[in-house]
Amino acid sequence: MSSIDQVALLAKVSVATVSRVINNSGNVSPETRQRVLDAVERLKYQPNAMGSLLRKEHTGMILVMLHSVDNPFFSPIVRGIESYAQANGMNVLISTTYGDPARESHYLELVKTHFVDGILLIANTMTLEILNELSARFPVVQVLEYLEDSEASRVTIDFYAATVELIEGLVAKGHRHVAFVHAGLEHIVSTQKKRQAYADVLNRHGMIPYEIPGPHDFGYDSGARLADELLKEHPQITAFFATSDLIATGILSTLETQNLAVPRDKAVVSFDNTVFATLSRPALTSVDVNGYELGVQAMDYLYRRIHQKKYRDRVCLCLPYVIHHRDSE
Amino acid sequence: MSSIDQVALLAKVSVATVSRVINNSGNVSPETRQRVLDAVERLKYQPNAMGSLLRKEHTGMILVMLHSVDNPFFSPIVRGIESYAQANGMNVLISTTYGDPARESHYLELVKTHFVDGILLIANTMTLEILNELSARFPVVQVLEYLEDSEASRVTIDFYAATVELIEGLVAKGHRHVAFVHAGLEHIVSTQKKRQAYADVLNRHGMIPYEIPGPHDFGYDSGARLADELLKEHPQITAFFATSDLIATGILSTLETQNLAVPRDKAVVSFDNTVFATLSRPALTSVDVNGYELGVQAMDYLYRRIHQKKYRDRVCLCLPYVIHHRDSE
DNA sequence: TAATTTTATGTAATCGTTTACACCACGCCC
DNA sequence: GGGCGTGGTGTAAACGATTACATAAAATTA
Repeated sequence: MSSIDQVALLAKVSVATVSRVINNSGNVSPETRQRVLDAVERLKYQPNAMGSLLRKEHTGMILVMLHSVDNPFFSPIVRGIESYAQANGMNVLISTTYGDPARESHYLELVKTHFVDGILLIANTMTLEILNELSARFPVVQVLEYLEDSEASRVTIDFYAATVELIEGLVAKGHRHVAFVHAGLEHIVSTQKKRQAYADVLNRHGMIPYEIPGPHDFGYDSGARLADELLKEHPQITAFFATSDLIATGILSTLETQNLAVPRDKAVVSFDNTVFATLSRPALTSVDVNGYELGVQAMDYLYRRIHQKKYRDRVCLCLPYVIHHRDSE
Repeated sequence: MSSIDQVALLAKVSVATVSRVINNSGNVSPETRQRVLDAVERLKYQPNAMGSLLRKEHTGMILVMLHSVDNPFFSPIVRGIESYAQANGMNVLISTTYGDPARESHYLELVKTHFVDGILLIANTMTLEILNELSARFPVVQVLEYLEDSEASRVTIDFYAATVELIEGLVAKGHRHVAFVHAGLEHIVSTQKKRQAYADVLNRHGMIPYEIPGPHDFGYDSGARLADELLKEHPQITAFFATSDLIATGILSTLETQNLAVPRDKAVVSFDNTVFATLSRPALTSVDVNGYELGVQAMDYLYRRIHQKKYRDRVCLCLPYVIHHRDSE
């Protein structure tokens, strides 16, 4: 690997001049510039990132912590983040955590050691203490999921309001026995909000809850199994509220197996409005989160937090959502 | 941000000693160690990554270039990569390219400038020239998709053999009119191999091909539309070979709309064996690629390429696949 | 006790850049 | 001709760590 000195030597100039040519800074005569460029070409010189970044305050990299790369739900968020980042000359790197706190802590080192300038947390599971400590000292934004009492900034949606609207819709259609099907991950704020809203609406209408305590897997199989158990115990259930599309498709498969028609016999509504909601038969009524905008807003805050040293406000943005009504209710 | 000098000053030792304490290297007396640790704590000192990495040959980071984060197909590959990396003390960062060559080139800079130690390309779209130039000078492995004549290493599967097996299976069941439904992205080697195999099998049995030239979108809607067009023109078609699960689910939806029973009236087979293959009704016969193992093998090669300077072999691994036969044929 | 090894610590070079500052030569103006 | 900007270039000091080498003190050995 050739370094700037070797280029300087070959071009018979000083390293300062080489640097000026490479960065298009300062004044360099056309002849010298050409000599340097030739030397760069000959040596296939590439500046070493560590060398130059050592002199700079920022690396221009931000890290997105994701659960995994197979969730269509996160894709628009990432696109929003990248779009803003690209427009502002920053690079986005992604790491997966699979909900493992050890992996999370590990990747947090990257911002602590200034390998990246900031972090966007999507569905993190770290403790309040760790998060607060982190966000007090480094640029961090929680996206979508968040810790309720945390001092860290966040960009999310109103899970409570969306759920109320969803369940009230079911009640308006005459459903008196609505089940709540969830992965039961109690540390996730969205689940808490959804449960609270579900309970409140039921209470308001004098209805009783149907729910199987978690934790469960959050996949298709889990939805299928839970629906089966619920129907065995409470055949009077006429509607299912699922915390995600994927769980809802599992419910649909159980209903199909039992020859129950949707929406004639049973209704299903859910969250996320991913490709699963449109692919399923019938298509699912689902809460559509504007993930792209969520990503843009989160990155916008992060950018300001990174580049404006006085800017240290805590923001708690709540973006609008839309309920897509489809054939499943 | 406090630096090592400030810690040294506060602890009344030299920077060398602070470094020794932090890295647990060399001999340090218990009392001195404690003084240093106290100072670190007081100043909330975090070593700066750029400073220390400047002295090292490697950053311990590798980059995975993905198309996007919403494809369940890539998830096991990434898991395999991460599993191997973690076991060997390396970190995995992911970037998305959306098939955009400009974005790809941009992220390639990271390995050229030694910000990361190596790159795993999953479904890259760069030109042969760029790839060859890159792989000659830096650790790079192509995973799954590859450029046929490239000198870069790769870990993949035998798309040709898998397709032959799939189509021969259809023929054995009596199908004489098999359509090929693809996204028509001609620069992708998997599509080329699949088409070649499809053509060869048909030829061997004196059958004629049905195919709508691309490029098309590679999603669900695209599959639905293509199946519709094919059936309008060639109602004699009794089987569809789709290049991916997602396209296949689109085909299924068209068949359902037209009241054609699967597999009684029409058969559908596909590739990837993602969650879509199990979620669809009927479940899809699909070629299962062992993504996890693919990831492990790719990372294994990359690791050796990075850490053993003599190791510069070009490897072209071809891992086994399994065809999952399900109700769609 | 003297010689020798071991332990603990510090000094300073080094990694590869960027950049403040100094310098020189040149042209311009009065 | 002397003073002055300015374009082109070089020197050397950062940036923040690690580490080879030196050194002094302490422990071990003979």
